[in-house]
Amino acid sequence: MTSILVVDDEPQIRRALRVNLEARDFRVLEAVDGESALHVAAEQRPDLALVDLGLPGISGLDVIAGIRGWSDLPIIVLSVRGAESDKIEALDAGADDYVTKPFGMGELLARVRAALRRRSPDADEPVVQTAAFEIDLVEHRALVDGIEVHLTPTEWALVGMLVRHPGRLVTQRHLLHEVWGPGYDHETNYLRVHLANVRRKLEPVPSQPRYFITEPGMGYRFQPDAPERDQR
Amino acid sequence: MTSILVVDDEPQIRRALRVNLEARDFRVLEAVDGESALHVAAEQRPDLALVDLGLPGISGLDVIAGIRGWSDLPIIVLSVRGAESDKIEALDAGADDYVTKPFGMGELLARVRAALRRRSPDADEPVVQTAAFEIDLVEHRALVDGIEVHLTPTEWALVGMLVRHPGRLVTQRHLLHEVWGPGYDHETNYLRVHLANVRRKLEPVPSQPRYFITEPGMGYRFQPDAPERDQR
DNA sequence: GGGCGGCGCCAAGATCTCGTGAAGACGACG
DNA sequence: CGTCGTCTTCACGAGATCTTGGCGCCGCCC
Repeated sequence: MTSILVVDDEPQIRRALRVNLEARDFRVLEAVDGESALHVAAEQRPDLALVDLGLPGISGLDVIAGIRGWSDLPIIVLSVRGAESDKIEALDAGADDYVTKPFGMGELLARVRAALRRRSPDADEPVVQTAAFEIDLVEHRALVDGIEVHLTPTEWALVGMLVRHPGRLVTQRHLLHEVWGPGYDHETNYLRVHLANVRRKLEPVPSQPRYFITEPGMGYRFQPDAPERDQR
Repeated sequence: MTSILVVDDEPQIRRALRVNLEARDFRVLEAVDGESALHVAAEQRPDLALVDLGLPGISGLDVIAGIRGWSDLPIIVLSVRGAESDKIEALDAGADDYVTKPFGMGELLARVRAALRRRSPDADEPVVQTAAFEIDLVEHRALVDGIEVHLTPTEWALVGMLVRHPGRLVTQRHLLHEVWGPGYDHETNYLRVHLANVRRKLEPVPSQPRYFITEPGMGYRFQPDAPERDQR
């Protein structure tokens, strides 16, 4: 599901946005200041961000610049300041759109749709490559030794969740929640079965997993084989 | 050089835009009405379009829809009408941004820069050719073995969506959204039926699709001929 | 050492999805 | 008013996918 990060220090604004966005079937993440905004953005990888300029602490402009450092995700600025210089500054900092408060919810949603529509070709982290296989999250392709391998929808969902956070542990609960939805928190069977299928298709030696590591009792982890010390 | 199409019936506006854009080293194309706008756009392939909504003859909305039929180029709407409904309509028709007149030139230029920045990297190739057929998205022509085949509007929309992103999986939801509009997310019936019709017309062996591949549970993919698949 | 919980693996059955044909609905046009 | 092209709707068989239950293994704790 498409997720949207809302960064604003006023609870009413956040609430209004959350209600309207969730009514359109978006998943809403929230942040109250710049610091947590950057953290949540890096952590959750939303598909779009709505950023207020008047934040306490780190300014909205810094948030934009911070996100642009590692992602192309669409950023729409919300601001009470309507001066042209403010708009130019924000847009040139990397924002995709600029809406002055107060704004019409309908218009904002239309701008969100427009921004998301354009997002497709340059989603972040397009291809993940290892010595054994290559996964293209944009085109939805998986190559093993150069030949294409077919993954089922569930397998894609699992692989995507893991591969999007290289090296990091993803808990069982989190996987179940994202792939099967709420209410499946204890169906760890599913994970075992489908992970086995994934491994059978991608791992060089399925019985001795090298890339899709299981952390007993916790969850699973995608272990890339190029030891880059860059841990984000 | 980056070229920008300006569509407006008022000479002063055109002149003002031309002067300012050329000062920033853009090449400026002009059109005074919808018809010539579509013609120039197809002919010259600008990198961005600034479109006035209040045009004589074909409306600005139709210009947007017409361009969107074969190209993803960024479109920024300029309009005296500031009502929210106007904005929503234009954005949902495919525009990327909406600026109400009168506007600050600095802001407009910043929005132009923002729109160009996020332009998709893969250049639009408006005619797609395979060993079996040839599709001209501009002229709305489809040739199979050299003879023309008729595609219905829905089929054009589907083929366009798929063919514009060669090799990439296009989600069912995405297709339904773009072709039938929001609210048809679960009508996968439509896709099955119309895809079958497309295949019957374009595929050499409709029962064994080679170009319009279905990814069960997820969507469809246009698979171009792979003359050589090197490992990049 | 024995019990126990978590994991990998398997395979049958249930379920979902796709392609297909065909019939009805709808609107444009003469 | 009839015709035609197009889109919608429905039902069915075939195949892919997911679920479910069971089995054995291993490590850990009592």
